[in-house]
Amino acid sequence: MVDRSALASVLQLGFSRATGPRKIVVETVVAWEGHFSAEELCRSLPQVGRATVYRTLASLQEEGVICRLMIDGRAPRYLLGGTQHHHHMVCTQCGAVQDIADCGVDDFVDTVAERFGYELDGHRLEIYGRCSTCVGGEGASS
Amino acid sequence: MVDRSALASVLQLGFSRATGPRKIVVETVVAWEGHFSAEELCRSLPQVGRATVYRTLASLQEEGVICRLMIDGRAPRYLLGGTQHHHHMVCTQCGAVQDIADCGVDDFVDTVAERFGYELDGHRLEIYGRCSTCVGGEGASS
DNA sequence: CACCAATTGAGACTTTATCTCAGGAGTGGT
DNA sequence: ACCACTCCTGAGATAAAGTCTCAATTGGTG
Ligand SMILES: [Zn+2]
Ligand SMILES: [Zn+2]
Ligand SMILES: [Zn+2]
Ligand SMILES: [Zn+2]
Repeated sequence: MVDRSALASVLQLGFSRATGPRKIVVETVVAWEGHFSAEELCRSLPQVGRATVYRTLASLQEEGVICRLMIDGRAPRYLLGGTQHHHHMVCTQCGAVQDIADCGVDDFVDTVAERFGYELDGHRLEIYGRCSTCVGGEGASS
Repeated sequence: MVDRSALASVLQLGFSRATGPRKIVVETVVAWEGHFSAEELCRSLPQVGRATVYRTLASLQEEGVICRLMIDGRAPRYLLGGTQHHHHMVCTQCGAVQDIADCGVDDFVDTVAERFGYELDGHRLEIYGRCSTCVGGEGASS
């Protein structure tokens, strides 16, 4: 669940002014269902320049309002709710994405970092599969 | 450790002919130390066309000879040894990459897939940190 | 309201990757 | 060794994704 009332406090996002174009971008992002690419956002906001869209997305990501999802060789996709550490379960067929709230792998990650003598920065885990809808739909047909 | 004698059997890579350009690409990839991007490979093989380099990389990846490493928003990097499932520990400072042979997270992954009712396809885990060399070097200086 | 620095955005440019198709080269048969 | 047949190659066009520039605009402040 995303706290839309946090929007106001987030509008300035490392800038010093709450401007019109940025409001439009932030409001669109907050209202967006599911994930989107930067270019998709640009296309749906022709009244806002591409540079501003990209700048705002970068800020939103730094502020933890959105998180970036890298799937295969495709363009990054963005998703509301990057505030706390989490992972994603992605449907390879329909593209649905579930947030996995509990990390579940931090012990293993710590162990590995220690084994290699690394000073840990972070980690990224993505799980791929087919969601129940996609599996069900296929099973029913043919 | 990569079995270079497997090279011969790999040269055809889903094609029906073992051609000169492909030999050059495969041999260069096998001899490469560390990871590389497609463009780096192109640059170091001006005698081979870009299309062929990309085609061969795609085949090598499908065959599991190399694995693709996505770091942040940068271009994919390739690395020998994708035959069996594994993960990577990446140094965010110098770019060094360690293979993590043991998966270590498959139980968690299974649990999550079951929880969401997904039919599992696979998963990707990358761990970021600074390697002992980078940490040591920094600690010693300034 | 005026001022001024912060911000915007059109468009050029860069990087990375895919596509096209005429010409070139590997293979198997003879 | 040669031919023929087909697959493969590569120069260059095109596409996709994102960054950069800088003149014009605008929000915030007093
Ligand atoms: Zn699905
Ligand atoms: Zn985690
Ligand atoms: Zn390092
Ligand atoms: Zn694994």
